[in-house]
Amino acid sequence: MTEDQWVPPVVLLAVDLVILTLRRSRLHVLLVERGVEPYKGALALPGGFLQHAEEEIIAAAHRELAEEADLDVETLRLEQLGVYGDPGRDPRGRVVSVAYLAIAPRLPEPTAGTDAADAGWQPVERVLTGDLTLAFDHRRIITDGVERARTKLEYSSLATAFCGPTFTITDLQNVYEAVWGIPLDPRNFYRKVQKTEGFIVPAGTARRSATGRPARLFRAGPHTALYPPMVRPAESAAEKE
Amino acid sequence: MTEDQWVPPVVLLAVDLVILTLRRSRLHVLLVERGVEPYKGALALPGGFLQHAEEEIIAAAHRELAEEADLDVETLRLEQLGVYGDPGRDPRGRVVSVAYLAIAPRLPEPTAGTDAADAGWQPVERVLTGDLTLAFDHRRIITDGVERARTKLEYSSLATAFCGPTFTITDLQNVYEAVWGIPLDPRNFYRKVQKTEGFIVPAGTARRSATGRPARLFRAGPHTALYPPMVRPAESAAEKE
DNA sequence: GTAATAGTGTCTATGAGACAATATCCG
DNA sequence: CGGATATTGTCTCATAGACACTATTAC
Repeated sequence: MTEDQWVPPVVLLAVDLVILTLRRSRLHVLLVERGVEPYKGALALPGGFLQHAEEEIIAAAHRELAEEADLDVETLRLEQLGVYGDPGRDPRGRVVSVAYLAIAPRLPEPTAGTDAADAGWQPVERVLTGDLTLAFDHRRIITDGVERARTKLEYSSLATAFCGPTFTITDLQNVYEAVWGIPLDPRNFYRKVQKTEGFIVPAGTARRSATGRPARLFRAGPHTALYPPMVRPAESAAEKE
Repeated sequence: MTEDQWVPPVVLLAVDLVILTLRRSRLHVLLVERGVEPYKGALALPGGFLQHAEEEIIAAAHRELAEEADLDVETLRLEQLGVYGDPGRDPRGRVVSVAYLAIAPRLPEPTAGTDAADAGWQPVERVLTGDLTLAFDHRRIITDGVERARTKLEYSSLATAFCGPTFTITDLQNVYEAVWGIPLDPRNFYRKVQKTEGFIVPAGTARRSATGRPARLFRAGPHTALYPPMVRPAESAAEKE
């Protein structure tokens, strides 16, 4: 792949984590306050450099997840989102970052990590509207991550990852409504979800509720790919390539 | 993101190209014969290292496309497929490769490039079955690329990229049949494609044909996202997460 | 009982899929 | 005309979406 004398340039490899969760029926993303330059004090995605030359990229992602966000590595599935490597995206030099997407159920506030002065969940809406300013190109990474989550809700069982081990159908509907940003009909949603092969399976019988009829509980089913898929109304799927 | 004394490891950044096309109604991928070690003489995806520290990754992909495959940069849209960076995937050291996917219409045999002893289109089937042995982890990259193409056919207008500037509906059907690997009903396909908003638009009237009624010609329509999507029968979409 | 949420039944419009029938070219 | 491919029509079944209705809890 190369000539005789020429040697290829080297780059620094980093990982960034887009961790989404639902809080008060709204989509939130985990951000940390940077404790070091560059962008010291600014909000950023959890992440960091590869630790040593033999570390697997996905392992680095899991490590940062534990270090910076104190989240349980076991319960979060990480999915590769993409590579962000424009020259100039990081003033320290040529840094190429591999972004991962993870979905978390409702969790306690994560504790601040080693080199993060603060950490917390922020509403995704504030990021997308530009209300919050983020370090590096992290706003774009989050935009891509949210878009990925939106489409994955359609044909995969991702939505159950937002919920705890057991959940009601209404819980699941709240996930779809929050991520897609549109209301859904509870009656049709109820039947659609139950008819989708392997999506959810009954777990236990009834459940406490302050008011109204107690709902049945379900667990995530065996299938990760949904067939038929959940379909998002046309208007809500308005985007380009 | 780092301690005081510690410095992060560096990696070599490469790009690899999965270029798919249709030849004789079968899906083919562009491979080159490696002219240098490692894996000298083996088949591999076109690709190579970043040329200099300021080169954009996508620019490197376009450059390799021109250098190694002599394909027109303008007509091929490249889509990021993923990152492949396992330690040990390349004996030269820690090489992280960004894979891109491109779809090409029927094209003349590409010429051999600078450091490729030979280049040519190979049936994807031979790669997937393991009939052909490839360098590095390129078999996996191709597997991922083909799977991406299969799903993108459903909800994007990608299929038109396999065709020339104008095409018949039968041409388009051949694309779907080759990539999905299943036969489709011509009558239903015809109406489905025409009913899908912005997918194809009429271009010119009739066309030469050795036999049978001449078909109408079409061009790619304005939409890149298809709504409603083309749906792949359940059996052909059998995969896991 | 009322309020509130969970779950069921039913109707209608639309679309997928099967497949017969017709159209338009070549020779 | 016959052969071949393109295009249209029609029928049937499944499903999305709208929405009335019933069920089960707390008070």
